[in-house]
Amino acid sequence: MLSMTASRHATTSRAPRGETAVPAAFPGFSQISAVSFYNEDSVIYAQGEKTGPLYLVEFGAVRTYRLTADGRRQISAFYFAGEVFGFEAGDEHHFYAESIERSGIRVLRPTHGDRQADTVLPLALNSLIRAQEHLLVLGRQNAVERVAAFLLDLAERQDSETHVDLPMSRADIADYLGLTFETVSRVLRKLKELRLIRLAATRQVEILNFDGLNELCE
Amino acid sequence: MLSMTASRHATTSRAPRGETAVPAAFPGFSQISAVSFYNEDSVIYAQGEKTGPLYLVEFGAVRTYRLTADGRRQISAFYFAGEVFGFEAGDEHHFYAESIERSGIRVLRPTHGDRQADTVLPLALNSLIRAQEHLLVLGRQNAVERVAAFLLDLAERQDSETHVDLPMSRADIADYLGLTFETVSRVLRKLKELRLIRLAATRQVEILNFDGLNELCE
DNA sequence: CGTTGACTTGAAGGTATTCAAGCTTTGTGG
DNA sequence: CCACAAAGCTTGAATACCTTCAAGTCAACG
Repeated sequence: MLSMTASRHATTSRAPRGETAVPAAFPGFSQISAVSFYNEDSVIYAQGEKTGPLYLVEFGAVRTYRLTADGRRQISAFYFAGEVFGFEAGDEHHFYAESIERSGIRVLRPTHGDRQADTVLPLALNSLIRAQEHLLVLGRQNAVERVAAFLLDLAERQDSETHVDLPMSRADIADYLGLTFETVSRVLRKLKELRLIRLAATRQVEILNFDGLNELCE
Repeated sequence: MLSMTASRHATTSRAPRGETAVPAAFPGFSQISAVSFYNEDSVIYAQGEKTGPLYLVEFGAVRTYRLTADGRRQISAFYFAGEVFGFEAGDEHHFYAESIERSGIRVLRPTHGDRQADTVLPLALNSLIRAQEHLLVLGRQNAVERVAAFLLDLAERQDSETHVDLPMSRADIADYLGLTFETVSRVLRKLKELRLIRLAATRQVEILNFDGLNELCE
């Protein structure tokens, strides 16, 4: 269930010449780089592995997480197309990174003539902001507020006020929000009963009342 | 109670010549700098203020926190002597920073010939690690585990396996751990009854069984 | 078409919160 | 130096919220 034993199904492919340039500039990291494809629930890197490259999501979705000694999982972040992950302090990963669905990940390897700090610093600061925002959610908000905040966060990142795509399972959402998957399910039902959302499909949320949802987050 | 209205009681003093060198190197930030003194519960910076300098705790203790719209507070971190805070993404602070007790804070202003990223990046990555560790605590640990982890964290930072000094109130601890101050109080009593700690004074914890406390964190 | 995994739903139970009262410590003024 | 006030802390009882356990439904896939 925790995908700890997920085998690596990545197939690396060097992209054809014309498509290799990375959209944005990442000084200190290779601009021309391989894209790896990962199936659902594949390990991208594991806790304890050496750090080094950055990872740019071309398409798909990624979760990063830690485990407690007795196996409880805390997902620290989700990453979607266009977002970068993989920077950490020290030379070993403290987290696991896994694909949630079939994904394409561009591996940005550090180059020698380094300006890496210029690339990593804004990413790190942004992640820090997000992590601290998340601390507020986990520390001070109830289940309904957490789920509402999560949906709004996804809506914003998916650039839509009306429709949210959930590539991850209820269990993933639960492990991100510090809840159980049953509670996530119940809260979604409640939001549905409140006419704030509609579940077009299990993993397709339609936002019926954006402001109402927003008010729930306090 | 939230010290929102705490007035600024800082008295700035330029340190005498021989003592001005900052212990460690902070490239891109002024090495010779003023130390400000803050009384208990004084605002160092507020949410919305412009960012810029870094702050090095010379002595005392600092909390940084955010508030929800309805006034719930989440303390994101405590900072003690030798630790640096104040770096954030963007040009405005997302957090409040306040002294917990009478404190001396060295203000490190950015210099022009900048190598600031070299200084800020390791600090940011370290903070990110700490924040993500904290996410695991808030998301997946119960009250006893949270308090135990907190005591061990402080013990490590205070370089003692037997004695922990708590400069902050029970309410501060609660707002850091996502609990109520009553629960913090009850958990400390429980740890006392388990003979894992002793309360020499309200804010002086003696660790009687370090390993036992460690096991509680899972 | 049957099986598997993901999801939903219900009922019981547990943990932390809320509300309330009392205690301790600290600081201040008489 | 003592008395009092105020704030911080402790403790108890009732309650709320989320979890756990269990059963059942739905959807995807071979």
